Amino acid sequence: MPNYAEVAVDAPVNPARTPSRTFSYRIPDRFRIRPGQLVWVPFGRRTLQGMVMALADTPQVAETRDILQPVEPAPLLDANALALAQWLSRYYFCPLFDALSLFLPPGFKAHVRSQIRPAAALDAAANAVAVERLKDATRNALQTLAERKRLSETELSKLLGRAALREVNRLVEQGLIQRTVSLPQPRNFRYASRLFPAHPPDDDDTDSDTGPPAVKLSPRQAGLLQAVREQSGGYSTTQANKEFGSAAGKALVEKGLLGLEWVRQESPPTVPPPLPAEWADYPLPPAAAPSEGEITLTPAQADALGRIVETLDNPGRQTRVFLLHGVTGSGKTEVYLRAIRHIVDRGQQAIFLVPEIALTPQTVQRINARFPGRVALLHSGLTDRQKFDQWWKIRDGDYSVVVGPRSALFAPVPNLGLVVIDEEHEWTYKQEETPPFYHARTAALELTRLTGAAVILGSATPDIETYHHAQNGRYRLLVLPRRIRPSASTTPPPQIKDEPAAYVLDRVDAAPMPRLDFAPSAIDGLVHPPPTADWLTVDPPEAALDPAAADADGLADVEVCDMRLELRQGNRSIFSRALAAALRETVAQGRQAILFLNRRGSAPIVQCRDCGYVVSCRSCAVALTYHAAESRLRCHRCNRRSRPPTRCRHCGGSHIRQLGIGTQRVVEETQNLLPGAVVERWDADAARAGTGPNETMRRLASGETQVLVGTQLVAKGLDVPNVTLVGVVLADVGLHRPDFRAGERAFGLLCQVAGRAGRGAEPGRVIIQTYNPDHYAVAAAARQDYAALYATEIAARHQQGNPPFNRLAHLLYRHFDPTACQQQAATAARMLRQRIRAQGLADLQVIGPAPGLPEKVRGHYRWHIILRGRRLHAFLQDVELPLRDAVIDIDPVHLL
DNA sequence: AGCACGCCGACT
DNA sequence: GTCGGCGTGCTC
Repeated sequence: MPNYAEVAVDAPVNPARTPSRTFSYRIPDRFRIRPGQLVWVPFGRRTLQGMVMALADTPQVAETRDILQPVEPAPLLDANALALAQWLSRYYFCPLFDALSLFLPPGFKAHVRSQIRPAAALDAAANAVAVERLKDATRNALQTLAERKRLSETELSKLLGRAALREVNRLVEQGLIQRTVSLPQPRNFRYASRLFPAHPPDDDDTDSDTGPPAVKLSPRQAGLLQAVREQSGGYSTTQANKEFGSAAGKALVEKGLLGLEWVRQESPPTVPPPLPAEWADYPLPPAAAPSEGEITLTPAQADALGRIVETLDNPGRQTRVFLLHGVTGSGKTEVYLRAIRHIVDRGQQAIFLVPEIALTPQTVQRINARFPGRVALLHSGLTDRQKFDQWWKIRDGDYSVVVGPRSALFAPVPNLGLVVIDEEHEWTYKQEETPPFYHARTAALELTRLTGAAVILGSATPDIETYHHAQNGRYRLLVLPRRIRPSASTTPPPQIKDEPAAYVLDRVDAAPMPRLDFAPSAIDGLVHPPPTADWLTVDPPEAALDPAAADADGLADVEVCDMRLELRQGNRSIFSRALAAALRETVAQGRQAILFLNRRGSAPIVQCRDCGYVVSCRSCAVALTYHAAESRLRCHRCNRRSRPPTRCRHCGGSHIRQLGIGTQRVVEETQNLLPGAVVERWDADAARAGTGPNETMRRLASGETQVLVGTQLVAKGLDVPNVTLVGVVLADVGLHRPDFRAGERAFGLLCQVAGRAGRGAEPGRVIIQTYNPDHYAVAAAARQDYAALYATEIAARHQQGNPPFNRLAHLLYRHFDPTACQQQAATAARMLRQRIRAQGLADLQVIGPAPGLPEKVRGHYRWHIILRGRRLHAFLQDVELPLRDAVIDIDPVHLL
């Protein structure tokens, strides 16, 4: 039996060098420790939690310390979880314990609690001198401590002010205060705590004057003590709290008269987990979910399912990742459900990821209806207790399907068979707030490699990178080309072409790279359309969605409205004549309209209103942003600065303006246009102001609101049959965010917005206003033509050396001092460039440093560097990354 | 995180 | 000469 454990400690070990470092601890004979167990270990002066990653016969170092105690008697994580955490830590350069935390049930992570009490010496006259010499703040703090008898160390530290910890330690050394450290029990609802009479303390304490004085008990304490002594087998703390108050039990435990033990609860109480609050006022009742027998698959669905099932049944099959590409209503969900059924029938479980659970009630209802009582729904509205119960029930195999946001990927399913990622292009799958900055899709791929489970990625507008991998065989492309309608059977969908016979997993990496030209170049000029390199042949997407067929299936009619023309003809309003007329008509007919404003994350960009030209960087192919303070344009990629032009570089016109309209302005103008109409605003500001989405949704669903003006929020999840008009007030803002994914993003958003119109029997109408009607993303969105978008986009990515042809890493420096921030970033960039030169790595670039956008967040200035290259990860693992005051984001989705 | 080691300014 | 500032690095 190995005597040592390799432990991932909950300490910020330098992630740049050794992200998944473990420490060796000896396992005391009295414990049986296995990998996956959470343990308390001594680390330096502190006591921390750690995860046992592996057992070992020999430690890494000669001198080891002992594991103090397991947090739980049995392992919490299985081998797959440990392996995936290790992988995440190495891939995303985050401390191993941070990665492990993703997998832990709520209430387990904890830190030692340190309590401070006045030592007996504090009162002694001998110490009067010592007390006299203390700083005022310290003396006052001790005074408070004397009055309150007990403080947590954090409370005392607050009283002490600066350098509190030093001071506390000094006081402990001087014997003025006493520190007791306790290992907190996990907030473990599976266990009940019980009180027992304590053993009488050993009589080895001869120093009588420091010993506790004769114990005085309050009536409640005395009562409780009596009760506990009279009952054998322990006294439930819940009951004790009820009868004697929680203070009594605590006091008795602290006085050493009672002991506390944790007893496994036989049957965890089952509380039916609530549904997300957002669903309460959802306009539509749950769709009547037809059962499996009532649905006949279309040939396309049957074909897709057949290929998935074949892979599920054939563990040796190399390509276990599918991209299911089909417009809304083409029947993706039914394919997911049948695939899940297949693995559930043989006793496995599925994980079903959705971008935002609050906005996808229909999908969840359908899953729930198909697997009644077997679906665990994870969402942010659950309390810790509920999450905890779900965690254990999932682990016990009580559920067949786990539905939730990206974090649901880490649910402890015992035998994973399938991961479904619905709307895989959504960026909510990337974690951006707290490390690890993982992408659920990337993590799912690794999980698949570990478990052999299959993955289905589904989307109407796949991520360009995903589609590229499907094109070259890394994933298998499955297409559902048409909307399903009752009449669908009369027009059979086109046959899907045979897939290539063989797949090579690493074809992307093995493909020869064209030389990339990064000199200031042809990119100058119009940002749109991205230059198509004619020497690069882009295969037309195989079995692509046919826009004509989609059109015939009753998708909304999309018009693009050229705002340059409106201006030329004297219309200075924010509404084109077409949109104004359509709004009047819609409201007059008693129908509803949504006006969509693409504004979030928008930067102040400068555009010519005569021709639509957006002033962009000569070397970076991104739009410049206007900085009012210095009256200069600035590139947030390369930091180049320039004067705003007075005349358009493209057409010579002089109508060069900063772009952007607020929701407020749109509401006002709508009211002017439609006097008396009920116009409501729904954006992040309004949401914060208190008009919650429930109320907004309810008013829209009831028909009360005639025109809803909103930002990104309205693009998703609103399904109101009476909404027949959707207007995109100005598509340009989103088109020209200084980010190479702006086009893709705008396309997806416009398609989604267009989908909001005509959900009912009436055909919908969509009007997109823009100064750039020829922009490829607008044009493609108007035709709902993913193939066209992809062809243009992938060519641009290739030409500019962006993903999927290169990999990216984003280094963000943050510092309260602007100069220090810039200097750190500059030093880092210099160092990285030097290393790249030294290693002769021609294909790696360091872009920047440049100021972040926004430049300052919560008092911290931001500078960033982008690293780009095909073999980027090998390089990153090699160098010691300069991560002081910085964070690194691997495969970033936002570059600002 | 917390502490130790280490190298430069204002004091007994 | 020393006390102590916080930069840097380590904790099995």
